[in-house]
Amino acid sequence: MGEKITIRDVAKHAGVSAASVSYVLNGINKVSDETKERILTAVKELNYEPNLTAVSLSKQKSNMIGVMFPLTDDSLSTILKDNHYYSEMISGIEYVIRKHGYDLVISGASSPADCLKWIRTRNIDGLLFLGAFPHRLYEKMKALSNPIVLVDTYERYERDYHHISVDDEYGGYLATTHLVNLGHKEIAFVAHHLVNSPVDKKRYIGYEKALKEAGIIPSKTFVFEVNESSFDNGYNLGNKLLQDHKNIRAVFASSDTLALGIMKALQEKGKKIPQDYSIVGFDDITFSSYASPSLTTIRQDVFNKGVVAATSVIQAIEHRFSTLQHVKLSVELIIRDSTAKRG
Amino acid sequence: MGEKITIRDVAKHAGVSAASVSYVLNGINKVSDETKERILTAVKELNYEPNLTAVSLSKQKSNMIGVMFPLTDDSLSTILKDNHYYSEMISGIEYVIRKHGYDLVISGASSPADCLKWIRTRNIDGLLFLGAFPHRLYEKMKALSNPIVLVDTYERYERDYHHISVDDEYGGYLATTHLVNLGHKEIAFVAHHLVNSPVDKKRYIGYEKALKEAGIIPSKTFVFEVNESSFDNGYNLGNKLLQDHKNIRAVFASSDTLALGIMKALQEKGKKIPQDYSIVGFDDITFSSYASPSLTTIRQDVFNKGVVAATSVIQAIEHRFSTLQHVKLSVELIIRDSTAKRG
DNA sequence: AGTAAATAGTTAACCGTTTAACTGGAGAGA
DNA sequence: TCTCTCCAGTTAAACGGTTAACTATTTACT
Repeated sequence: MGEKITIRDVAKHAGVSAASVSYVLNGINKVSDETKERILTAVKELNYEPNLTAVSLSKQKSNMIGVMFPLTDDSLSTILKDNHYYSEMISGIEYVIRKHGYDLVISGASSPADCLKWIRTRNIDGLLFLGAFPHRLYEKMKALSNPIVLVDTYERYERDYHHISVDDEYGGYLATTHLVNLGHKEIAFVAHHLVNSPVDKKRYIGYEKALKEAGIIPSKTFVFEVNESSFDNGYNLGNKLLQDHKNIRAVFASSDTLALGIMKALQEKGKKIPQDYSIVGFDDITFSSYASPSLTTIRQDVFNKGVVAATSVIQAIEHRFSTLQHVKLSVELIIRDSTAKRG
Repeated sequence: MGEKITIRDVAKHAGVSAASVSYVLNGINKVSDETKERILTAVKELNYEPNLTAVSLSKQKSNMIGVMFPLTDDSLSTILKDNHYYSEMISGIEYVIRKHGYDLVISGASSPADCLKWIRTRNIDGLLFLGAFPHRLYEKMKALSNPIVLVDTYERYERDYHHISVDDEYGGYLATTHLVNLGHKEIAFVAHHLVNSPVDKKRYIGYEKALKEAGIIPSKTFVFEVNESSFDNGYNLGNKLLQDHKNIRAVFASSDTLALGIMKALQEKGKKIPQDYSIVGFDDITFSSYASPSLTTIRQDVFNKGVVAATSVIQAIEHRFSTLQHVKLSVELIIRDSTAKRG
């Protein structure tokens, strides 16, 4: 079945050499219009499709772009779970990549060594790193000549790689200022990990700045870390706040997921939102507008982030762009029903 | 930089032929222990990594598995949006695939022709189809020798392909029976599209069966279709119910996403859930337990579904068995706070 | 001792393209 | 007429592996 037809079959059928067929198919002007015509009809008649594996080997270019996720445990589940964020990003990336004739290969990074190996052995043309990885991975990656685009990661690597992010600091500032303007003073900041998550760190800086501007002295007793950005962690933290931190009346959570978990815990214990607590999230995932009450949050356009990241990597691959791209996308405060004037 | 070392470099360094190196690396017992040792140290010393593109070309096997999403419009966004479902599935698939040394290539299906082309030209070893595609795609796919696993799709193709699904019919039955047992008689069924979505059709059959068993005559006036399973569509439908179908007191929605959208609309108009309306969803996405009230739903283990699907395709590729696999995974009724006895 | 079989290698063709280098002929310029 | 360039092709060597077929020793068996 499926007698695979090769470029030589086409060549024979058109009465030329394989090279001529290749030249025509690659748009290299080395063949007369007349034979070009003959070759193209042969291609049509035989229904020829070039074998991309062979092309990859020959051209030393795979037309594949890799997407790396940080693996916290053995499967992607932990980070993808509850995370509409990544789906949306993948959508944006896939959209651009397909349009440009590339394929998208995804992988969770196991070890830095495996990761490097993967890129080299597969001839991956370019790479997108989504999120934060161990530092030594970034160090090792410098050895690669393939373009790499980092999405949401440590600023310290900006001079080595392309970098796409949103204005996390300003987002933190907007969220906090909103709460301050509503009269809140005891504002908790809840995030994943201030050291391991560069994004959270930036949001914290915005938070701190807003407080200072309002004459409030930031205190570590208002800062809470959880080990993963999930509903469950938010929920547990909500309960903790109720028990041990009764002075807190407002929460800025570094993700909507956390915010919604917190909200759930508070509501379960009979607290009214926004009357008793004001809550702000970050990301504007779809569910945030459908929660009760709907969640005030900082919106970022994640699909677009994926588009920009993918576009960058393709430009770098194709134009051999030498300059590094650093894009910082804007964010927006979306005021809904989870925040209100301090009672 | 990066002088790529080839198998011939290793051979030279170990004082043997390239073939011997290849035999050792492929575990073919054709080399003495002594030279094997020499070859392996040479591999280590030179830090040799086989070029997978070359391996693919030579072995006519890419070690890549493709995942196809149905494209409703031009980007994956529409189907991935609001759909924690696919993330979770991808997690399961990736988990298995990586463990077996395969890579995961994802693509939205544009045209059937493109899809076929993709598989052939890339030498994709096996394929996973997530969801329902145009019928002619399935017809065309039969021409391929590569194993294909369908997840959640038309039963009529079960004799041509491997097939993984959950017991949608029983899920529909469980959900509806639960509502019936609570005293409900006016139970709406809300789904994507009963013809285009085979999954929804099965759930409908379960719904119908439960009604009949309870002596309730199913009526088309209780069946509602939306053109996409999203929060927004649920929300709009919720408003429609309030306006035009005041007799309805219970809703079984074919996805949690729809259910939560409906719930939001009802709540916004001052309706109490579960006092005024009982609502059941399907899928048990994470949100469902964090919504207010938490959503009664039919749980399916999507991660596991991905695991099973990926395992099937790999087994088929590696010829562990030739018979088609048809797996139907179980579902479970999760009773939460969105359903109550009819008042 | 003579033949068969097993062992441990090597050689070279092959997978399906690309592309540098070569070829032969036509047209241009002196 | 002779060279030079251009044109329209072809040839063959890559790309980096795999593997069937072959060779040359040993070992085993009658």
